[in-house]
Amino acid sequence: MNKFRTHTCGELSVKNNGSKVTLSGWINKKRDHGNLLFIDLRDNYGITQCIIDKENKYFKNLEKIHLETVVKINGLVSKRSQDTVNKDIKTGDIEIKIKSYEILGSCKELPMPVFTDQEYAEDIRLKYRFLDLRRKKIHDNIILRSKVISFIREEMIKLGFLEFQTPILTSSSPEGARDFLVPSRLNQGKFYALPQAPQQFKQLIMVSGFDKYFQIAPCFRDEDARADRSPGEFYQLDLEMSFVEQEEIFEVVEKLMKLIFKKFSKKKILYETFPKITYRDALLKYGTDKPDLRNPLLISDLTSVFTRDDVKFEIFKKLVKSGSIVRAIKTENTKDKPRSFFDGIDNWAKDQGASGMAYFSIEEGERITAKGPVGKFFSQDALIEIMKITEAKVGDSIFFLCNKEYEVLKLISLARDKIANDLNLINNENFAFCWIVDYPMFEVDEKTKKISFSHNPFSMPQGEEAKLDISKPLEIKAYQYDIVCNGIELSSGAIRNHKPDLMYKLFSIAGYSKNEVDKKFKGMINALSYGAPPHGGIAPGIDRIVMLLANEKNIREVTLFPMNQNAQDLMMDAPSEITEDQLKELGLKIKKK
RNA sequence: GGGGGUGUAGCUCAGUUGGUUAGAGCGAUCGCCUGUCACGCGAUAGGUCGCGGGUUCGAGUCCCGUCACUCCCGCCA
Repeated sequence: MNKFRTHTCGELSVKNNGSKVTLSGWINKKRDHGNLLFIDLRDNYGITQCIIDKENKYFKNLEKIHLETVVKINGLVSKRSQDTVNKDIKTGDIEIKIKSYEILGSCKELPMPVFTDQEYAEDIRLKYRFLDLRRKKIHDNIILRSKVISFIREEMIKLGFLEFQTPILTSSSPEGARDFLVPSRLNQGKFYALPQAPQQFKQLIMVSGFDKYFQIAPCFRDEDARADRSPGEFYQLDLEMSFVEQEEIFEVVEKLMKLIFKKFSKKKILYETFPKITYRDALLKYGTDKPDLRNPLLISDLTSVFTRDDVKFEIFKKLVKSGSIVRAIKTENTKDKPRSFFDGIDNWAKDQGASGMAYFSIEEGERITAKGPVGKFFSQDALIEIMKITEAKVGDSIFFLCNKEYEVLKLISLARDKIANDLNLINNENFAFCWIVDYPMFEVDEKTKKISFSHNPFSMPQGEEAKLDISKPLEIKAYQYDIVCNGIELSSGAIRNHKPDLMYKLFSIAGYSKNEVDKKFKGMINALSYGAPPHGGIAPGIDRIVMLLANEKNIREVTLFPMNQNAQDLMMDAPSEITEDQLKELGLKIKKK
């Protein structure tokens, strides 16, 4: 028999009435009635009420015991009387009459309460993460994460995938995010990089003939954090398949996502077949390539309207003449919304750094008119044209923005979310997945005006290789795709380019010579030259999947030991300084500021 | 790198127009209480009001700077 416990704190019931038991756990709560003391004992599995009175010689000592002390309690299971049953806990029908106890782990005065729903400052939570993790909500989130990962493993194996580990110490890659670097002792002056993703390795696994690979892969990127983006490290379900076309990857992932989300959430999946939206359409209709499809609002292009002579909105007309565009959001049946609704959105846009958001509502008296500060600038014919483009009816309102395309897209996608939230149009009880497809191979860099890869340079361009028109690079689409759920980008993937000659051609468009490509992607190009199978894959973000399932907005709520926004681990005190000897051994010198 | 928010007791927070000795709940300590489950009651301790400077007869409160945390932009193929 185990010397610490005969049962856990979550399993005793009236069936055990009268039996002698031993429980071990944390003191969750005490209720001291002077001559009678209740102790709620907690472990991973639940809470059991224990009781002792002054007749027992241990009473005085137990009265003094600190919350969160770890104790072993010996006692008798006792059925509670009808009026003292607690329906809120699994073991609420019984309690333990304490015979004796033993302290297994003492506890100092707590820096923060454990048993409370109160929110508290994140730096304290992170510093005392082991206490924070005892709290029910985050404890449950972490358990959920574990179960989701186990489930993914099982399903992937069922689907015939093999799980492999790839190196954590690898080489720095020139494209993409900033690398975390590790100095090499045996090769002084040289550095390893932690993988931003096992991208090249998984392709090499395909070249090695393993056919289907997956891994719950740690990925490291030295970029600034966001609420949904850990600084440093995160996890992907990395997968790759040989001899596949895009559709087969969609099939696998769609099936897997539906299984996961149905198993671990009660929320409804809005589209059983995930809609496929082209990158181009997504930018037009939603202003972003990660649209929240729970949001019914659509964006329209009204640029052409502002070239009409019967539109007198001169500020916008002038901007349009110099290359700006106008995009609009239609809201249905909102003409009678109070002025504060419209002003709220206008002011919000100003807070976002725009010059504001123009709007009017469409009314019909003897003729069609536009009500609102800028309504007078539009003729009836112009309004009818706007109604045609936006599919608006009388009673609807139009919000619009004018700026350079890049700026308009950034703001109007946010405005779409903002307006939908204000109108309470987003049902949080739904999951809306979609695929974004047909990403362009290249884009023009905003700053340098040079042509560069828009996503993954290893993606396969669409169409036949022979017909590829490299004189119009911006028109080349790639077999590149993203999966998005509720406006959150879960992953991106691609059919890879496994042909070295084609790769040289594409890299030359982005300004890389054959020599440079050979140098930077030596291992990859070399491998692809020895019989590479056509292959492709994707890598859904595990952390974000769990966030959606746990209904959390912050990735730290589903991460065991996260770092803070400045990429510091307050509990382990990382990063930390190292000794002179360590530096010397690595051939490094710290430059003092 | 830039912008917003926050910073008062161990924790969560209040603090009026700048005005006496900076308060409450939880936690801690001490006492009372035999059916609670956020037990109840009484008392005590606990404060560099993030830090530095300024304005003022007087600053938690106003101004300037700075630091920390957080959210966002940039960044994240």
